[in-house]
Amino acid sequence: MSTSTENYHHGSLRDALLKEGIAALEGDKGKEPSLRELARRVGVSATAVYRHFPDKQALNRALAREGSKLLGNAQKKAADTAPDLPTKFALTGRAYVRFALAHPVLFRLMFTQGEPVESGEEGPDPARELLTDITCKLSATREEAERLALQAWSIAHGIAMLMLDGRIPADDKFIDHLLDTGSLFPFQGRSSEESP
Amino acid sequence: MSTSTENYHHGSLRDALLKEGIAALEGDKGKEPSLRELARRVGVSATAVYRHFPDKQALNRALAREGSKLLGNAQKKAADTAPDLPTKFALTGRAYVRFALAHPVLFRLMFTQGEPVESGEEGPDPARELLTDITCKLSATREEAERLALQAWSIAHGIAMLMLDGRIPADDKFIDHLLDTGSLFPFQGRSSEESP
DNA sequence: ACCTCTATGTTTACGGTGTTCACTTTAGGC
DNA sequence: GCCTAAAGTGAACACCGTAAACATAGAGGT
Repeated sequence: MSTSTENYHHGSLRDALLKEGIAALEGDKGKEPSLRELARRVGVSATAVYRHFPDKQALNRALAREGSKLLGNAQKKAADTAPDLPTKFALTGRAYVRFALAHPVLFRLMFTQGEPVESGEEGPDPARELLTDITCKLSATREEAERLALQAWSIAHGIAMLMLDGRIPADDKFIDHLLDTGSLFPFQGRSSEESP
Repeated sequence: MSTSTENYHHGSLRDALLKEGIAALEGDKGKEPSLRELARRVGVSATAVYRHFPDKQALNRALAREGSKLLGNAQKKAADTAPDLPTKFALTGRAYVRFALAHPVLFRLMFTQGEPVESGEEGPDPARELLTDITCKLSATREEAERLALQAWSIAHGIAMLMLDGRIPADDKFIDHLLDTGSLFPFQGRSSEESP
Protein backbone atom coordinates (compact mmCIF):
# COMPACT_ATOMS: atom_id res chain seq x y z
CA MET A 1 0.00 0.00 0.00
CA SER A 2 2.92 2.28 -0.36
CA THR A 3 2.80 2.43 -4.12
CA SER A 4 0.68 5.45 -4.90
CA THR A 5 -2.27 6.95 -3.05
CA GLU A 6 -3.71 5.98 0.33
CA ASN A 7 -0.62 6.61 2.36
CA TYR A 8 0.49 10.19 1.93
CA HIS A 9 3.54 9.87 4.02
CA HIS A 10 6.39 9.75 1.60
CA GLY A 11 5.42 10.47 -1.87
CA SER A 12 2.08 11.44 -3.13
CA LEU A 13 0.95 14.55 -1.27
CA ARG A 14 2.34 16.94 -3.81
CA ASP A 15 0.77 15.13 -6.71
CA ALA A 16 -2.47 14.71 -4.79
CA LEU A 17 -2.59 18.44 -4.16
CA LEU A 18 -2.09 19.22 -7.82
CA LYS A 19 -4.69 16.68 -8.89
CA GLU A 20 -7.26 17.87 -6.39
CA GLY A 21 -6.35 21.44 -7.21
CA ILE A 22 -7.06 21.00 -10.89
CA ALA A 23 -10.27 19.16 -10.06
CA ALA A 24 -11.33 22.03 -7.82
CA LEU A 25 -10.58 24.55 -10.54
CA GLU A 26 -12.77 22.63 -12.94
CA GLY A 27 -15.62 22.60 -10.43
CA ASP A 28 -18.63 24.69 -11.28
CA LYS A 29 -17.73 27.46 -8.85
CA GLY A 30 -16.02 30.36 -10.51
CA LYS A 31 -13.64 30.71 -7.63
CA GLU A 32 -10.30 29.13 -6.95
CA PRO A 33 -10.27 27.10 -3.75
CA SER A 34 -8.42 28.31 -0.68
CA LEU A 35 -5.30 26.61 0.52
CA ARG A 36 -7.10 25.31 3.58
CA GLU A 37 -10.02 24.04 1.57
CA LEU A 38 -7.66 22.19 -0.72
CA ALA A 39 -5.84 20.62 2.23
CA ARG A 40 -9.19 19.61 3.71
CA ARG A 41 -10.27 17.94 0.49
CA VAL A 42 -7.10 15.94 0.32
CA GLY A 43 -7.45 15.01 3.96
CA VAL A 44 -4.45 16.74 5.39
CA SER A 45 -3.77 19.63 7.71
CA ALA A 46 -3.48 23.07 6.16
CA THR A 47 0.13 23.53 7.07
CA ALA A 48 1.21 20.26 5.48
CA VAL A 49 1.01 22.03 2.14
CA TYR A 50 4.02 24.09 3.13
CA ARG A 51 6.20 20.98 3.07
CA HIS A 52 5.75 20.95 -0.70
CA PHE A 53 5.17 24.57 -1.72
CA PRO A 54 6.74 27.64 -0.14
CA ASP A 55 3.45 29.53 -0.38
CA LYS A 56 0.10 29.60 -2.09
CA GLN A 57 1.45 31.43 -5.08
CA ALA A 58 3.92 28.64 -5.72
CA LEU A 59 1.07 26.15 -5.65
CA ASN A 60 -0.83 28.28 -8.11
CA ARG A 61 2.17 28.49 -10.38
CA ALA A 62 2.43 24.72 -10.38
CA LEU A 63 -1.25 24.46 -11.24
CA ALA A 64 -0.77 27.00 -13.99
CA ARG A 65 2.04 24.94 -15.48
CA GLU A 66 -0.24 21.92 -15.39
CA GLY A 67 -2.85 23.94 -17.22
CA SER A 68 -0.37 24.98 -19.88
CA LYS A 69 0.32 21.34 -20.59
CA LEU A 70 -3.38 20.64 -20.96
CA LEU A 71 -3.82 23.58 -23.30
CA GLY A 72 -0.83 22.47 -25.32
CA ASN A 73 -2.26 19.00 -25.70
CA ALA A 74 -5.66 20.32 -26.72
CA GLN A 75 -4.11 22.49 -29.38
CA LYS A 76 -1.84 19.73 -30.62
CA LYS A 77 -4.77 17.39 -30.93
CA ALA A 78 -6.73 20.01 -32.81
CA ALA A 79 -3.85 20.75 -35.12
CA ASP A 80 -3.29 17.08 -35.86
CA THR A 81 -6.75 16.70 -37.34
CA ALA A 82 -6.02 19.36 -39.95
CA PRO A 83 -4.81 18.42 -43.44
CA ASP A 84 -2.95 21.59 -44.32
CA LEU A 85 -1.10 24.33 -42.54
CA PRO A 86 -3.72 27.07 -42.87
CA THR A 87 -6.30 24.76 -41.36
CA LYS A 88 -3.88 23.84 -38.61
CA PHE A 89 -3.47 27.50 -37.90
CA ALA A 90 -7.20 28.11 -37.74
CA LEU A 91 -8.01 25.07 -35.63
CA THR A 92 -5.24 25.89 -33.23
CA GLY A 93 -6.77 29.27 -32.52
CA ARG A 94 -10.19 27.79 -32.12
CA ALA A 95 -8.89 25.19 -29.69
CA TYR A 96 -7.32 27.97 -27.66
CA VAL A 97 -10.57 29.82 -27.15
CA ARG A 98 -12.52 26.66 -26.55
CA PHE A 99 -10.06 25.59 -23.90
CA ALA A 100 -10.52 28.90 -22.15
CA LEU A 101 -14.29 28.49 -22.14
CA ALA A 102 -14.06 24.89 -20.98
CA HIS A 103 -11.71 25.67 -18.09
CA PRO A 104 -12.36 29.29 -17.19
CA VAL A 105 -10.81 29.38 -13.74
CA LEU A 106 -7.75 27.40 -14.72
CA PHE A 107 -7.26 29.51 -17.82
CA ARG A 108 -7.36 32.70 -15.80
CA LEU A 109 -4.98 31.26 -13.27
CA MET A 110 -2.53 30.34 -16.01
CA PHE A 111 -2.13 33.97 -16.98
CA THR A 112 -2.53 35.60 -13.63
CA GLN A 113 0.08 33.44 -11.90
CA GLY A 114 2.38 32.59 -14.72
CA GLU A 115 6.05 33.28 -14.98
CA PRO A 116 6.99 36.87 -15.79
CA VAL A 117 7.93 36.67 -19.48
CA GLU A 118 11.54 35.73 -18.97
CA SER A 119 10.79 32.57 -20.85
CA GLY A 120 13.96 30.55 -20.40
CA GLU A 121 13.68 29.04 -16.96
CA GLU A 122 10.70 26.75 -16.70
CA GLY A 123 9.75 24.15 -19.24
CA PRO A 124 8.91 25.95 -22.47
CA ASP A 125 5.26 26.75 -23.12
CA PRO A 126 4.15 24.00 -25.53
CA ALA A 127 1.22 26.01 -26.86
CA ARG A 128 3.47 28.86 -27.81
CA GLU A 129 5.95 26.55 -29.45
CA LEU A 130 3.27 24.97 -31.57
CA LEU A 131 2.03 28.35 -32.68
CA THR A 132 5.40 29.77 -33.71
CA ASP A 133 6.15 26.47 -35.36
CA ILE A 134 3.12 26.89 -37.60
CA THR A 135 3.59 30.54 -38.36
CA CYS A 136 7.21 29.99 -39.26
CA LYS A 137 6.15 27.68 -42.03
CA LEU A 138 3.50 30.11 -43.13
CA SER A 139 5.61 33.22 -43.33
CA ALA A 140 8.43 34.23 -45.57
CA THR A 141 10.62 36.00 -43.06
CA ARG A 142 11.24 35.15 -39.46
CA GLU A 143 10.08 38.63 -38.51
CA GLU A 144 6.75 38.22 -40.20
CA ALA A 145 6.33 34.84 -38.56
CA GLU A 146 6.82 36.29 -35.10
CA ARG A 147 4.47 39.12 -35.75
CA LEU A 148 1.85 36.80 -37.17
CA ALA A 149 2.16 34.52 -34.18
CA LEU A 150 1.73 37.29 -31.66
CA GLN A 151 -1.14 38.88 -33.52
CA ALA A 152 -2.94 35.58 -33.77
CA TRP A 153 -2.29 34.93 -30.12
CA SER A 154 -3.62 38.36 -29.24
CA ILE A 155 -6.84 37.88 -31.16
CA ALA A 156 -7.51 34.48 -29.69
CA HIS A 157 -6.61 35.63 -26.21
CA GLY A 158 -8.74 38.72 -26.52
CA ILE A 159 -11.74 36.75 -27.68
CA ALA A 160 -11.24 34.25 -24.89
CA MET A 161 -10.95 36.91 -22.22
CA LEU A 162 -13.87 38.98 -23.42
CA MET A 163 -16.02 35.87 -23.50
CA LEU A 164 -14.89 34.76 -20.07
CA ASP A 165 -15.68 38.20 -18.72
CA GLY A 166 -19.13 38.15 -20.27
CA ARG A 167 -18.42 41.02 -22.62
CA ILE A 168 -19.14 38.96 -25.69
CA PRO A 169 -21.58 36.07 -26.07
CA ALA A 170 -19.64 32.87 -25.42
CA ASP A 171 -21.15 31.16 -28.40
CA ASP A 172 -19.34 28.40 -30.28
CA LYS A 173 -20.31 29.71 -33.69
CA PHE A 174 -19.35 33.15 -32.60
CA ILE A 175 -15.82 32.01 -31.91
CA ASP A 176 -15.42 31.01 -35.52
CA HIS A 177 -17.10 34.16 -36.70
CA LEU A 178 -14.61 36.31 -34.87
CA LEU A 179 -11.60 34.15 -35.54
CA ASP A 180 -12.24 34.28 -39.25
CA THR A 181 -10.16 37.36 -39.90
CA GLY A 182 -10.53 36.99 -43.62
CA SER A 183 -7.94 39.00 -45.40
CA LEU A 184 -5.64 39.42 -42.44
CA PHE A 185 -3.97 36.13 -43.11
CA PRO A 186 -4.07 35.60 -46.86
CA PHE A 187 -3.58 31.86 -46.72
CA GLN A 188 -6.61 31.48 -44.49
CA GLY A 189 -9.30 30.23 -46.86
CA ARG A 190 -12.92 29.30 -46.36
CA SER A 191 -11.80 25.70 -46.88
CA SER A 192 -12.08 23.72 -43.69
CA GLU A 193 -15.40 22.67 -42.18
CA GLU A 194 -16.56 22.43 -38.61
CA SER A 195 -14.97 19.60 -36.69
CA PRO A 196 -17.33 17.58 -34.43
CA MET B 1 -18.00 73.49 6.37
CA SER B 2 -20.73 71.22 5.17
CA THR B 3 -20.09 71.78 1.52
CA SER B 4 -17.79 68.96 0.48
CA THR B 5 -15.13 67.09 2.38
CA GLU B 6 -14.12 67.30 6.03
CA ASN B 7 -17.45 66.31 7.52
CA TYR B 8 -18.47 62.88 6.32
CA HIS B 9 -21.72 62.88 8.13
CA HIS B 10 -24.18 63.69 5.46
CA GLY B 11 -22.74 63.58 2.07
CA SER B 12 -19.35 62.77 0.95
CA LEU B 13 -18.38 59.32 2.19
CA ARG B 14 -19.46 57.51 -0.93
CA ASP B 15 -17.56 59.86 -3.17
CA ALA B 16 -14.57 59.82 -0.86
CA LEU B 17 -14.50 56.04 -1.02
CA LEU B 18 -14.57 56.04 -4.78
CA LYS B 19 -11.89 58.68 -5.00
CA GLU B 20 -9.62 56.96 -2.53
CA GLY B 21 -10.42 53.65 -4.19
CA ILE B 22 -9.27 54.84 -7.57
CA ALA B 23 -6.20 56.41 -6.03
CA ALA B 24 -5.39 53.12 -4.32
CA LEU B 25 -5.80 51.22 -7.59
CA GLU B 26 -3.35 53.55 -9.28
CA GLY B 27 -0.83 53.01 -6.49
CA ASP B 28 2.27 51.09 -7.41
CA LYS B 29 1.11 47.92 -5.68
CA GLY B 30 -0.37 45.44 -8.09
CA LYS B 31 -3.06 44.54 -5.65
CA GLU B 32 -6.48 46.01 -5.05
CA PRO B 33 -6.88 47.32 -1.51
CA SER B 34 -9.06 45.54 1.00
CA LEU B 35 -12.31 47.01 2.15
CA ARG B 36 -10.90 47.63 5.58
CA GLU B 37 -7.77 49.24 4.25
CA LEU B 38 -9.84 51.56 2.15
CA ALA B 39 -12.00 52.52 5.11
CA ARG B 40 -8.86 53.15 7.15
CA ARG B 41 -7.44 55.43 4.48
CA VAL B 42 -10.58 57.48 4.38
CA GLY B 43 -10.65 57.63 8.17
CA VAL B 44 -13.79 55.70 8.85
CA SER B 45 -14.72 52.39 10.43
CA ALA B 46 -14.78 49.37 8.16
CA THR B 47 -18.49 48.76 8.47
CA ALA B 48 -19.39 52.31 7.53
CA VAL B 49 -18.79 51.29 3.93
CA TYR B 50 -21.89 49.13 4.10
CA ARG B 51 -24.06 52.21 4.42
CA HIS B 52 -23.17 53.03 0.83
CA PHE B 53 -22.46 49.70 -0.82
CA PRO B 54 -24.19 46.40 -0.11
CA ASP B 55 -20.88 44.54 -0.34
CA LYS B 56 -17.35 44.75 -1.63
CA GLN B 57 -18.34 43.58 -5.06
CA ALA B 58 -20.72 46.51 -5.39
CA LEU B 59 -17.92 48.90 -4.47
CA ASN B 60 -15.74 47.26 -7.08
CA ARG B 61 -18.46 47.58 -9.67
CA ALA B 62 -18.74 51.27 -8.94
CA LEU B 63 -14.98 51.63 -9.31
CA ALA B 64 -15.14 49.68 -12.56
CA ARG B 65 -17.78 52.06 -13.89
CA GLU B 66 -15.54 54.95 -12.95
CA GLY B 67 -12.72 53.30 -14.84
CA SER B 68 -14.88 52.86 -17.92
CA LYS B 69 -15.51 56.57 -17.97
CA LEU B 70 -11.80 57.26 -17.78
CA LEU B 71 -11.08 54.85 -20.59
CA GLY B 72 -13.83 56.37 -22.68
CA ASN B 73 -12.39 59.83 -22.20
CA ALA B 74 -8.90 58.68 -23.07
CA GLN B 75 -10.11 57.11 -26.27
CA LYS B 76 -12.26 60.06 -27.20
CA LYS B 77 -9.36 62.39 -26.71
CA ALA B 78 -7.15 60.18 -28.84
CA ALA B 79 -9.75 59.93 -31.57
CA ASP B 80 -10.27 63.68 -31.62
CA THR B 81 -6.67 64.29 -32.60
CA ALA B 82 -7.09 62.22 -35.75
CA PRO B 83 -7.91 63.83 -39.09
CA ASP B 84 -9.62 60.93 -40.81
CA LEU B 85 -11.63 57.90 -39.82
CA PRO B 86 -8.95 55.26 -40.36
CA THR B 87 -6.58 57.18 -38.16
CA LYS B 88 -9.31 57.59 -35.56
CA PHE B 89 -9.75 53.86 -35.64
CA ALA B 90 -6.06 53.18 -35.18
CA LEU B 91 -5.52 55.74 -32.45
CA THR B 92 -8.54 54.49 -30.56
CA GLY B 93 -7.06 51.02 -30.36
CA ARG B 94 -3.72 52.36 -29.31
CA ALA B 95 -5.31 54.45 -26.58
CA TYR B 96 -7.08 51.34 -25.32
CA VAL B 97 -3.87 49.39 -24.81
CA ARG B 98 -2.05 52.36 -23.39
CA PHE B 99 -4.79 52.91 -20.88
CA ALA B 100 -4.51 49.31 -19.76
CA LEU B 101 -0.77 49.67 -19.26
CA ALA B 102 -1.17 52.95 -17.44
CA HIS B 103 -3.83 51.66 -15.05
CA PRO B 104 -3.24 47.93 -14.80
CA VAL B 105 -5.17 47.15 -11.65
CA LEU B 106 -8.11 49.35 -12.55
CA PHE B 107 -8.23 47.90 -16.04
CA ARG B 108 -8.33 44.37 -14.70
CA LEU B 109 -11.01 45.31 -12.24
CA MET B 110 -13.13 46.78 -14.99
CA PHE B 111 -13.39 43.44 -16.71
CA THR B 112 -13.37 41.17 -13.72
CA GLN B 113 -16.15 42.97 -11.93
CA GLY B 114 -18.14 44.41 -14.75
CA GLU B 115 -21.77 43.79 -15.55
CA PRO B 116 -22.54 40.45 -17.14
CA VAL B 117 -23.02 41.35 -20.80
CA GLU B 118 -26.73 42.21 -20.53
CA SER B 119 -25.84 45.66 -21.68
CA GLY B 120 -29.03 47.64 -21.15
CA GLU B 121 -29.15 48.43 -17.48
CA GLU B 122 -26.19 50.57 -16.45
CA GLY B 123 -25.00 53.61 -18.26
CA PRO B 124 -23.80 52.51 -21.69
CA ASP B 125 -20.11 51.83 -22.09
CA PRO B 126 -18.73 54.96 -23.75
CA ALA B 127 -15.66 53.21 -25.13
CA ARG B 128 -17.76 50.61 -26.86
CA GLU B 129 -20.07 53.24 -28.27
CA LEU B 130 -17.18 55.17 -29.74
CA LEU B 131 -15.79 52.06 -31.36
CA THR B 132 -19.01 50.91 -33.01
CA ASP B 133 -19.59 54.47 -34.05
CA ILE B 134 -16.33 54.47 -35.97
CA THR B 135 -16.68 51.03 -37.48
CA CYS B 136 -20.18 51.80 -38.67
CA LYS B 137 -18.83 54.60 -40.77
CA LEU B 138 -16.03 52.40 -42.03
CA SER B 139 -18.07 49.40 -43.07
CA ALA B 140 -20.61 48.88 -45.78
CA THR B 141 -23.06 46.68 -43.95
CA ARG B 142 -24.11 46.83 -40.34
CA GLU B 143 -23.01 43.22 -39.94
CA GLU B 144 -19.51 43.92 -41.15
CA ALA B 145 -19.32 46.90 -38.83
CA GLU B 146 -20.19 44.81 -35.80
CA ARG B 147 -17.73 42.12 -36.72
CA LEU B 148 -15.02 44.67 -37.37
CA ALA B 149 -15.68 46.31 -34.03
CA LEU B 150 -15.51 43.09 -32.08
CA GLN B 151 -12.43 41.86 -33.88
CA ALA B 152 -10.65 45.14 -33.27
CA TRP B 153 -11.72 45.05 -29.65
CA SER B 154 -10.45 41.52 -29.32
CA ILE B 155 -7.04 42.32 -30.73
CA ALA B 156 -6.58 45.36 -28.55
CA HIS B 157 -7.85 43.55 -25.49
CA GLY B 158 -5.67 40.55 -26.17
CA ILE B 159 -2.58 42.68 -26.57
CA ALA B 160 -3.43 44.59 -23.41
CA MET B 161 -3.99 41.48 -21.37
CA LEU B 162 -0.92 39.64 -22.60
CA MET B 163 1.18 42.68 -21.84
CA LEU B 164 -0.35 43.11 -18.39
CA ASP B 165 0.32 39.46 -17.66
CA GLY B 166 3.91 39.79 -18.77
CA ARG B 167 3.54 37.42 -21.70
CA ILE B 168 4.59 40.05 -24.19
CA PRO B 169 7.00 42.94 -23.73
CA ALA B 170 4.97 45.96 -22.69
CA ASP B 171 6.78 48.21 -25.09
CA ASP B 172 5.19 51.29 -26.59
CA LYS B 173 6.54 50.66 -30.06
CA PHE B 174 5.50 47.07 -29.80
CA ILE B 175 1.89 48.12 -29.29
CA ASP B 176 1.89 49.82 -32.65
CA HIS B 177 3.74 46.95 -34.24
CA LEU B 178 1.08 44.48 -33.14
CA LEU B 179 -1.86 46.77 -33.71
CA ASP B 180 -0.83 47.36 -37.29
CA THR B 181 -2.77 44.50 -38.74
CA GLY B 182 -1.97 45.54 -42.25
CA SER B 183 -4.34 44.03 -44.70
CA LEU B 184 -6.96 43.06 -42.17
CA PHE B 185 -8.56 46.45 -42.36
CA PRO B 186 -8.04 47.70 -45.91
CA PHE B 187 -8.55 51.34 -45.06
CA GLN B 188 -5.80 51.23 -42.46
CA GLY B 189 -2.89 52.88 -44.21
CA ARG B 190 0.62 53.67 -43.12
CA SER B 191 -0.45 57.29 -43.07
CA SER B 192 -0.60 58.60 -39.52
CA GLU B 193 2.48 59.38 -37.46
CA GLU B 194 3.21 58.95 -33.79
CA SER B 195 1.34 61.30 -31.56
CA PRO B 196 3.30 62.96 -28.71
C1' DA C 1 -38.30 75.34 20.54
C1' DC C 2 -38.94 70.63 20.96
C1' DC C 3 -39.36 65.87 19.74
C1' DT C 4 -38.88 62.34 16.64
C1' DC C 5 -37.28 59.64 12.87
C1' DT C 6 -34.02 58.24 9.68
C1' DA C 7 -29.56 58.29 7.65
C1' DT C 8 -25.04 57.60 8.82
C1' DG C 9 -21.24 55.86 11.52
C1' DT C 10 -19.18 52.80 15.54
C1' DT C 11 -18.19 48.53 18.35
C1' DT C 12 -18.13 44.04 18.81
C1' DA C 13 -18.18 39.55 17.03
C1' DC C 14 -17.93 35.45 13.82
C1' DG C 15 -16.02 32.53 10.52
C1' DG C 16 -12.67 32.32 6.97
C1' DT C 17 -8.00 33.05 5.09
C1' DG C 18 -2.54 32.66 4.44
C1' DT C 19 1.38 31.88 7.11
C1' DT C 20 4.72 30.93 11.25
C1' DC C 21 6.36 28.16 14.93
C1' DA C 22 7.19 24.52 17.94
C1' DC C 23 5.89 19.86 18.19
C1' DT C 24 5.32 14.85 16.76
C1' DT C 25 5.52 11.05 13.78
C1' DT C 26 7.42 8.10 10.50
C1' DA C 27 10.22 5.84 6.97
C1' DG C 28 14.62 4.46 5.43
C1' DG C 29 19.85 4.35 5.71
C1' DC C 30 23.67 3.09 8.70
C1' DG D 1 17.58 -1.73 15.65
C1' DC D 2 18.74 3.04 16.41
C1' DC D 3 18.71 7.95 14.54
C1' DT D 4 18.02 11.43 11.63
C1' DA D 5 15.83 14.14 8.41
C1' DA D 6 11.61 14.50 5.87
C1' DA D 7 6.65 14.86 6.31
C1' DG D 8 2.51 16.00 8.86
C1' DT D 9 0.08 18.31 13.09
C1' DG D 10 -2.05 21.97 16.19
C1' DA D 11 -2.06 26.34 18.15
C1' DA D 12 -1.48 31.00 17.22
C1' DC D 13 -1.27 35.57 14.58
C1' DA D 14 -2.78 39.09 11.68
C1' DC D 15 -5.63 39.91 8.35
C1' DC D 16 -10.13 39.80 5.67
C1' DG D 17 -15.46 40.39 4.49
C1' DT D 18 -19.63 40.72 6.75
C1' DA D 19 -23.57 40.83 10.34
C1' DA D 20 -25.95 42.66 14.42
C1' DA D 21 -26.78 45.79 17.94
C1' DC D 22 -25.95 50.20 19.37
C1' DA D 23 -24.95 55.51 19.08
C1' DT D 24 -25.55 60.04 17.16
C1' DA D 25 -26.49 63.80 14.62
C1' DG D 26 -29.39 66.71 11.74
C1' DA D 27 -33.56 67.56 9.17
C1' DG D 28 -38.43 68.39 9.49
C1' DG D 29 -42.90 68.59 11.14
C1' DT D 30 -45.63 70.35 15.02
